[in-house]
Amino acid sequence: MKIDPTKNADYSAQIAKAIRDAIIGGQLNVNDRLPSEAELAEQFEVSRPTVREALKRLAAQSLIRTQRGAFGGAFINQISYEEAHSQQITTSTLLLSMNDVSFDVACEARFALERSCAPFAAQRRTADQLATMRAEIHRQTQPGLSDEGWCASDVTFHRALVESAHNVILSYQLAGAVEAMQPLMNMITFTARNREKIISLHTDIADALEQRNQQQIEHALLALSDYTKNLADNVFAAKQKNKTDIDNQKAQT
Amino acid sequence: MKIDPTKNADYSAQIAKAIRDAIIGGQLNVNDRLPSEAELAEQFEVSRPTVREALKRLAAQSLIRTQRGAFGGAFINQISYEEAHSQQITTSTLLLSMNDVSFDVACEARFALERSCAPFAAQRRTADQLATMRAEIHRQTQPGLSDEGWCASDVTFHRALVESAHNVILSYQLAGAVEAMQPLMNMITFTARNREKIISLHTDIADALEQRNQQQIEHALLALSDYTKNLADNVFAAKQKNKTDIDNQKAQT
DNA sequence: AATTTTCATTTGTCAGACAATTAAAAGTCT
DNA sequence: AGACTTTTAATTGTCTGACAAATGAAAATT
Repeated sequence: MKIDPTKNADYSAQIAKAIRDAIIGGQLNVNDRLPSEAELAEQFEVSRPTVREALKRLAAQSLIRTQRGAFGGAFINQISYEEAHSQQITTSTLLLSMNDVSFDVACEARFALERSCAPFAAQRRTADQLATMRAEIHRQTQPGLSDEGWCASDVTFHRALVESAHNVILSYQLAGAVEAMQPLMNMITFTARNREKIISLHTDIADALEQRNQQQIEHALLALSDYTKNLADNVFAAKQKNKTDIDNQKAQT
Repeated sequence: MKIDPTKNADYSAQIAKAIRDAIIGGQLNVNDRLPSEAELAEQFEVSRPTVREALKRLAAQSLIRTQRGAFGGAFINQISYEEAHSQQITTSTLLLSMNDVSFDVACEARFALERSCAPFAAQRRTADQLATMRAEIHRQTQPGLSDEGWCASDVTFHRALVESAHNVILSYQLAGAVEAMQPLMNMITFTARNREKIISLHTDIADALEQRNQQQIEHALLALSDYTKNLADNVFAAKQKNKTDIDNQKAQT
């Protein structure tokens, strides 16, 4: 592993890339120990702070973990689903918030992805997951439930549906998509009437899952997608109108 | 923003988290400039190298970019689809390679996700994307095509299918899943007979897309998924048998 | 044999310094 | 006055050298 002093990138970025490539390429295996910072500094012919900055870059991506003390050092991390997951959610959330993706597009994607696990969920669902979904539906009917509580319950409900497909990769991908959508969903306030309709759709999904009826699951998810889109359109239209009114008032004064 | 000296985490990790939370929470907006490293060091009551390590962590996640010179500094980055994408692929690829996910599970997930864009692809596909897919099919029929060339063409083909759904979020999620699977797919050598069958299935997909027939697209994708799984099972079974034979030989000597 | 102490190694943090870069401000020339 | 050049101040990138804190191994002690 060498770095190119002519490249205009930072040394620390180059070093991080070199080590990252070695990990991805398989030259370094899980739980292998990297040379100490002092040794790396010598190898790459840079100072220790520069090496440290490179290592922090890798640590930020959970590629390595570090341990102090004798026989400590930097070790190649085995990326767990949880870590991969939280990273994906961070990225996706920022992507959505920073690129003004329309709610419709995000919503369409989210429910399309969720529908993709319908056939496996219908086949493989367990009583456990069904019970979780029923419990969340019940929670959603409580009149005192706050908006945050409602949204959290919604996430749990959909997560249980996804989990019932019993495919870790699908779970990882979908949970990321569902959670990345949350900030957008939280912008919607759900009236009692809205909640009633959504609960009815959730019940449809649970019923269909209980009967292992794939098509009915997909159908209910599609209905939920359409209803959510509609709801959001109204919310955003109202906000837009409100904003325009204020602007007009300002213009008059 | 403050850090807690009693926490056992590194200062640099805590500082990175504080800034990251401020970005995600919306206190810091795209293209805002962070205080200079010296100012941050003063604010957080740590030294500049420590601040720098925190900033490198954020840079590794593309949350900030830095610029040298007067009026330079660290700026909040607008995460692009491309960046988010490459990060996701890195994470997913490592996740797959480090957690010995079974090929079946990964394959099932990959094609399930791809099926989820079938309804939109059928509705919205353009002549452009169809032409790309036909062109790739044609390339796949060339007898001199290498295994790498075959796999690359396969990626382009499926990417065109995904793009034809015209939903940026779906594209982002699916392209990540498809590309993360590539290293696993590359472990399979495709015989002439395999290729012939796959080309026929690709043609089915393209035909169905041309006729905007959603169900036929899904059906062909399902067939492709099953065929790929089957192929992989045989390949891995052969490898396993080979390994066992060698082990037996060793045991005899 | 079990426990405690010492010790070498390694990461985490700091202070201070200088180089490289860069855009604004000041100066200079036509 | 306007175009061009030079200066300057701010800021990141890197280096040196140092010390603190943690930690497991080895040595010493009971």
